[in-house]
Amino acid sequence: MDHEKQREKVAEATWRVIQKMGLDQASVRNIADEAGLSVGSMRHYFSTHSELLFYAMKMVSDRVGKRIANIDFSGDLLTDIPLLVDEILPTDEEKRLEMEVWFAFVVKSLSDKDLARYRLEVDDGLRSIFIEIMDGLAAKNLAAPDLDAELEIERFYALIDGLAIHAVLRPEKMPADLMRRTVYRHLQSLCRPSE
Amino acid sequence: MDHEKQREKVAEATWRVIQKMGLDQASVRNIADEAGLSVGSMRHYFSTHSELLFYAMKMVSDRVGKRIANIDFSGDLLTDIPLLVDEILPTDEEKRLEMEVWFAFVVKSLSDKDLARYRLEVDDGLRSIFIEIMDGLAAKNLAAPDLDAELEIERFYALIDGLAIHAVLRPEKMPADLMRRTVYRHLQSLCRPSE
DNA sequence: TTGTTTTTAATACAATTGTTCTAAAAAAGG
DNA sequence: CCTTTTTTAGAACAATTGTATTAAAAACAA
Repeated sequence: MDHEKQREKVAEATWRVIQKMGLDQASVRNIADEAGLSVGSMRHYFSTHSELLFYAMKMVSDRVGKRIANIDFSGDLLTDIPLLVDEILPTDEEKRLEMEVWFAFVVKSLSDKDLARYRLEVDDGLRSIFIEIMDGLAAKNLAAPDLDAELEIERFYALIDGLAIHAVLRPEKMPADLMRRTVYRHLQSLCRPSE
Repeated sequence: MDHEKQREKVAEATWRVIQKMGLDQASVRNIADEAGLSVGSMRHYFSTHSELLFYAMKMVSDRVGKRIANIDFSGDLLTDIPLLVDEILPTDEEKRLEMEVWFAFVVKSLSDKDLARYRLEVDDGLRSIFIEIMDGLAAKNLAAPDLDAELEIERFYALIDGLAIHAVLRPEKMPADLMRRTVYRHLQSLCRPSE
């Protein structure tokens, strides 16, 4: 029996409980029910409740990281950036579940030191992506002149997080297509007029 | 004894508990302790726990709404929009507490029907502000030509929510000054070149 | 088969939850 | 000063929480 696979199944059950009932209802009993296990049995895979929650949180960013690592980049920034952003934004049901769970953990991280430390790590990693994007645009002479790079990094990053939140909170107002068009429009506002 | 004032004091204690310990630790006992009351005594102002939480959530948006209503607008859009946005964004400690509490309730609203209904109301009200902003820019002929109005509404709204979240999650990376400059830069990206 | 380990199940325990109830203290009105 | 109402305090309730314990069941090795 694959120990690690079982841990992932339990963590996925945790995600579903969080989506259906909220993080505060993600008790060991509710998760065990959702996973089809007994409480004592689940204990063999996670020895404490917080260890399970931490694992479930990390699995979110792991999944996103793996998707990004699997992108087949073209080399052209203006096509690659949308590819990249598309794997971060909740552009389908699976990613929306992830994002919803992530937000729950983010809020919990505001009063949980361990979760906060990990959230900072992920945030730094994400921010470095936007730093590289702006660096890339400048290096290839695509960026509009007189851009304040540090400001544009935060503006782009904030826009993406805002779109992600709105897609979770008002999915009917923020379909995948609108997210993509908004990203495209924003890119355009960062780049010098072409030709 | 002012009944309503006492309710606000209890709700403010609720905010502090949420900030210090998280929404899931905002139990009647913890809130009563923070407010300096007994459990039975608090019961005279809020008959149920959820009524108290709902009140504490509504108080956040009420405070924001009151601040906006008190703005002394100049009539010039390009000075008024920053004034307006400044009352929404967490540009000082007081507003950061509000925003932190608000996010906690927003996440809870994902698994609580009553909170979800109210959150939708607030969201619609907020979105209508950005609709008016874009309408105003177009009416005064300030907006750049060829703007997709509906897209720009969502882009601006998403940017503001993204800035707000970042100010809560990484206050040292998103000081008030950077938020204001980012808003200014975004406005510039919406407007036609001046003169 | 027999023996060993892994996995599952179920119960028990103390702590915390929202809520209810009872009564004392304080305030107000006559 | 007495009566009535409002406010406060604290104990008690059943339900739920994370965790520990115990033992049965299953899987596996020899």
